[in-house]
Amino acid sequence: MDQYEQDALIFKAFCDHNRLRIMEQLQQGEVCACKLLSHLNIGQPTLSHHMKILVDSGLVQARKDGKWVHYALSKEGIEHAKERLDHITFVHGQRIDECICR
Amino acid sequence: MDQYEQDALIFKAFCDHNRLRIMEQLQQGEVCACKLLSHLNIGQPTLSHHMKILVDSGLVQARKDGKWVHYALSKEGIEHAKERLDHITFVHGQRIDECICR
DNA sequence: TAATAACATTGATATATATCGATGTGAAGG
DNA sequence: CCTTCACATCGATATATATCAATGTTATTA
Repeated sequence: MDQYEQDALIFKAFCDHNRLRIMEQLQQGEVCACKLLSHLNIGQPTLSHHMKILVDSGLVQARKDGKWVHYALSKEGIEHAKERLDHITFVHGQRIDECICR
Repeated sequence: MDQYEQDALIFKAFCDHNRLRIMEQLQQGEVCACKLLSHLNIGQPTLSHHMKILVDSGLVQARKDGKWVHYALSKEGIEHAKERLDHITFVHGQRIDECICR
């Protein structure tokens, strides 16, 4: 997997409205899966699917506590996402294009 | 479409490796479609599809010039994407979760 | 104005993903 | 142990998306 596909993985985490709703809940601090679920109109397997994507992207960290799992935003993961966004969108030049087809 | 789905639209622009390669080319300034195409292993209709997604997301602006279309990163679109990322990932609290199932 | 060139649109297809019901797993309690 | 609870995984399905071949559209050129 090259850098482009790794970056795409990170941003895919932000591409689903339910995952954005999950991250909004996590802005308050740690939230367990059952509480996340109670604020969403999805089933428990679907939440589990989304949490796997979020954790795999590095944006969210999981803390297991007996039967429960508590999730929280990852400071490092978020910082990394911002760095990648900066990197991808940084303007190196303002060259006006001369079309190669001309 | 609510705010979550609007944000998802922006980040979907970053979710494909070919679109990331396109944006990398645009970091140098304006590039016309034919030049973008020459650096990618996709067909012309596929490029057109990706450019529509990028323009619709607001991240890229198009300038028509006769037969040609020149694309460039949009300063405003990029700034907006960064603001949305900041908003979505801003940590409001560090509350430790007390599970509602307990 | 007929031909060509650059890009967009359409229709089809294959892959990816969001979702759910059913089931598995691992921990806590009786 | 046996049950129950919280969460994960599996299998199936429906929708979304990336891609291409064919065709349409618009602007330049012969």
